[in-house]
Amino acid sequence: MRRAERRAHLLECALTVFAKKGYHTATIADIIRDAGVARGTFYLYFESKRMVFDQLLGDLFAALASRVRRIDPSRGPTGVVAQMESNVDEVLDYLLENRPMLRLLLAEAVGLDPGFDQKLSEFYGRLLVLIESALEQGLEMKLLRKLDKQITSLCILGSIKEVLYQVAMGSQLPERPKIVDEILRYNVRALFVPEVADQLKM
Amino acid sequence: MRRAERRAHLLECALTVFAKKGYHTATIADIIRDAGVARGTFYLYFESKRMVFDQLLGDLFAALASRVRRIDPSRGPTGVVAQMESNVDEVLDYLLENRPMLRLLLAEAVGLDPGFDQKLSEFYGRLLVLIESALEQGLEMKLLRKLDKQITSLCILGSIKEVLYQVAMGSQLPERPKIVDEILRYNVRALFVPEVADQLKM
Amino acid sequence: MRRAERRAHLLECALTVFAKKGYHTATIADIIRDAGVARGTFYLYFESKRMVFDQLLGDLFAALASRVRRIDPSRGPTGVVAQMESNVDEVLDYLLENRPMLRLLLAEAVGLDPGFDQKLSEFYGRLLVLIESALEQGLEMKLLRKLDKQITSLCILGSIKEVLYQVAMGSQLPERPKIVDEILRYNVRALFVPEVADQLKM
Amino acid sequence: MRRAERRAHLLECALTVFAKKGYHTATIADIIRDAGVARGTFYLYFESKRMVFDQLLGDLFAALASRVRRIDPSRGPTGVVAQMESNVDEVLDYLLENRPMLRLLLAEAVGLDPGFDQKLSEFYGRLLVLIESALEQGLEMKLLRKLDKQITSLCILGSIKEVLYQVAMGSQLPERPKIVDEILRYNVRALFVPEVADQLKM
DNA sequence: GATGAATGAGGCTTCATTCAT
DNA sequence: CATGAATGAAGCCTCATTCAT
Repeated sequence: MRRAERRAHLLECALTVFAKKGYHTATIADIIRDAGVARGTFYLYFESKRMVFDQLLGDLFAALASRVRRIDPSRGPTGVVAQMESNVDEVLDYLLENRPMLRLLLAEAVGLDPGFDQKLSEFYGRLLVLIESALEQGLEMKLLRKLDKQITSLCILGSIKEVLYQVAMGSQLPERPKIVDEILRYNVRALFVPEVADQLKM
Repeated sequence: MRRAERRAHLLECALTVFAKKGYHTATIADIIRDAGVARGTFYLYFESKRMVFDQLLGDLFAALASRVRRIDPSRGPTGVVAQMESNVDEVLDYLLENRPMLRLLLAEAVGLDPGFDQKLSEFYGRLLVLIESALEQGLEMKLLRKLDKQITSLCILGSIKEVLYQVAMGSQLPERPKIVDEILRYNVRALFVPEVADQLKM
Repeated sequence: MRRAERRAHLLECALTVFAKKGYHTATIADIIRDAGVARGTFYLYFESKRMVFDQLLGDLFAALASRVRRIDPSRGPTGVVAQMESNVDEVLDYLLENRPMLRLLLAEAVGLDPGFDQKLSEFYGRLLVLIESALEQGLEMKLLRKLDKQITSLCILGSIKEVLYQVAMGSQLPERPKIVDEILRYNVRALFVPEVADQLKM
Repeated sequence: MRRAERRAHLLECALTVFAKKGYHTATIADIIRDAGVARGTFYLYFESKRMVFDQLLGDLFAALASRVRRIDPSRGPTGVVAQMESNVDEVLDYLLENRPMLRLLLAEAVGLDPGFDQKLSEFYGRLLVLIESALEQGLEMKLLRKLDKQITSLCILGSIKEVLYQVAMGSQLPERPKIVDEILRYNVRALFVPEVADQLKM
C-alpha cells in the first residue's frame, strides 16, 4: 500500500470511528484497530488525534465549498431558484453519500474545544456571507420580500441543517428529491414576494 | 446550607463549567473549585459526572417544555400566529436569560455519547410532534399551503435553532423583539397561504 | 501519613531510584513501586518526573549552600586553613551521609538537559565565586603564591569533586578524616607560599 | 562511498548529535538526518544506538590512551615535569580540537546506565594507575612530599577534569598555554617538596 | 547495499471515583 | 455530613528496531 493510499485509508477509518463514537470517546486504539495498523503507523501519518480530526474537518469544508456556487441573479427568478436548488442538491448529494461526514459536521464537531468551534464558525460564517449576498441581490431585483438579511440567512441555513441533522441521526425521512423539493419550497415561500413564488409554481 | 440548596448550587456551578468548557473538557475539579466544596461532597449529591449533566439536561427540557403550549387553532389565523409568537417568545425569553443552558443544549450536548444523543433526539422529537400537529391543524383550517409536515417541521425547528445557536455563540445580532419578529415573519411566509399571510401584515 | 510526610517519603524514594538508575532510565513506575503508592498519588505531590528531580536538586543545593561558609581571613593563616577544613568537612559530612544525593549531584545530574545543566552551572558558579574571593583575600594577605584565580579555583573544585565522585561510585577509599586531611594538604601545598604551608605543618 | 567511509561519517554525525543533545535525548532520527542516510542504513553499520555510543567512547579512550605516556623518572625532576606537561598538553590538544568528544566524555557519558558507568570507571581507573605509579616513582626519588597516592591521584585527575569540563561547557577561559601552565604549577606545588618546586621556578 | 514504512513496547500523565478520617 | 488523600484504569505519544522492496 502506497503512502497516499494508507493515509487515505487511515483518514477513512478515523472518520468512521469519530462518526460512531464522537471525538472524545474515540481513541487512537479504535482507529488503528479499524485500519489494521500498528500504533506507531498512525503517528507516521498524523501528528496527533487532534490533527486527524482537523484534517477531516478541513477536507469536509473543502468538499462542501467546492459544491456551493455563488448565485448569479442575471438569469431571472427561475434561474435563481434553479441555482439555489442546484446548490442544495449538490451539498445534499455529497453529504448523503458521506453520512459519516455529515455526522461529523453536525454532531461531532460541535463544542469540542475553542479551536474546533472557531473553525466551524468560520465555515458557517463563509456560508452565511454567500447567503446574505444572494439575499442582497434578490432584494435589489425586487424578487424578495422585505427582510433582515442577517437573521434570515440564519433561518435559511438552519432550515437546511436541521433536516440534514435528522438524516445524519438516521431518522426515517422521504426520498432525497422530495426532501430537496420541500426545503426549497419552504424557503421560496419564506423569501420571495408572493407573485414571484406563485409564478415559480411553488 | 441545606441539602437541597447545596445540590442546587452544585448544579449551577456544573452548568457554568459545562457551558464554558464542554462536557469532556470540564473536570470534577473545575466544578468543585467553582462550588467551593470538597471532592467527596460532590459525590454525596450526584452519582457521577455523567449524572449531573443528565440532570441539567433534564431540567432544561422540563423548563422548555413548560414554556411551549400546544397551539389552539380555534381562535383563527391571528390567534394562531399570536400563539406561535408567544411560544417562540417564551422559549427565547428563558434561553436568553439562561445563556449557559442555551450553550449546553445547542453546543455541548451534541455528539457526546449515544445516551445523550438519544435524550436530545427524544426531546426534539417531542417538539417536532407538537409542531407537526400544529401544522396538521393549520392544514385542516386551510390556513397553510400544501406541505410535507415532517420535513417542514424540521425546517421550522432548524430556522429557530440556528438563530439561537448564533446567540449562544455570542454573535452580534439585533435586539430580541426584532429577532422574534423576523423569525416569525420568515415562518409565516413560508407556511401560510399568501392571502392569510398578507392579512397578518407580515 | 500526613501530607508532608508522604511528600518527603516520595522524595526519598525518587532520590533512591534516580541514584540507582539515572534520571532517564528511572520511571515513575520505579518510584511508586518503591514508595508503595499508586500512580496518581505521585502526581498529587509532584507535577512531573522532571519536577521531582528539580526539587531534589534544589534541596541538595540548599543543603550544601548552608554548609559552606565564606572564609574570613582575619584570623590569620591557621584560621583560614581551619575554615577551609571546616567547609570541606561539613560538605563531606553531608554528602557521605547522603550517598544517593552525592550520586545525583555528580553522576546523574550531568548532561540531562539544558535546563538541568544550567542549574548545575549556576550552583558551581556560586561555589567558584566563593573560592575565588577566598583566593583573592589570601593573595592580599600574601598567604598564597602567585596564581590565576579562575583556573586555580577550578582546580580546587575539581580536586574535591573527583574524590567525592569516587566515593559516590563506591570505590574503596581510606577513612573520612584521612580523606579530608589529604585533600586539604594537597590544596594547602598547591596554594600557599611554602613558608606558610610549612608553618601549618602540612 | 565505501563502507568504511560511510561508517566513519555516521560515527561523526552520531558524535555531534550526542554531544549536542545527550545520549537519551538524541534519537536515531537526529543522527540519520544529520548523516543524510535512511533509517535502515544506520542499522547496516551499527547494531544499536547503544553500540554507536560504545564505539565513540571506545575510540575516545583509545585516542586519549595513545596520548598519555608513562612518566620516566630517570631524567630528573625537570624531565618529570616536562613529561607531565607533555601529557597534559597532548590530552588538551586532542580534546580541545575535539570539543564534542570532550563533552561526550565529561558531560554526556556520566550516569547513563551501569554499563557505561563501568566503562568510564575502567578508563579513569587506568588513568589513575598511571598517575599513581608516577607518584610512586616520584616518592622513591624523594621529589614528592609525603602523600596518599590514591587520594592524591584523584585530586590530580580532578583538577584537570574540572578545567576541561568548564571548557566543554563553553566558559570563557584564558588561552590554552596559560591554562596548561596554571594547571601544572598548581600540581607541581601541590606535590613536590618545596625545594624541588622552587628549583623548577614554579 | 540502501531505503523508509511499519511495528509495538513502554513511558508519562489525567481524572473519575472511592474511602478512611 | 464533609473532607481531601489515594487510587488505578486508560489514553496519548515516542522511538529503537525490523523488514519487505
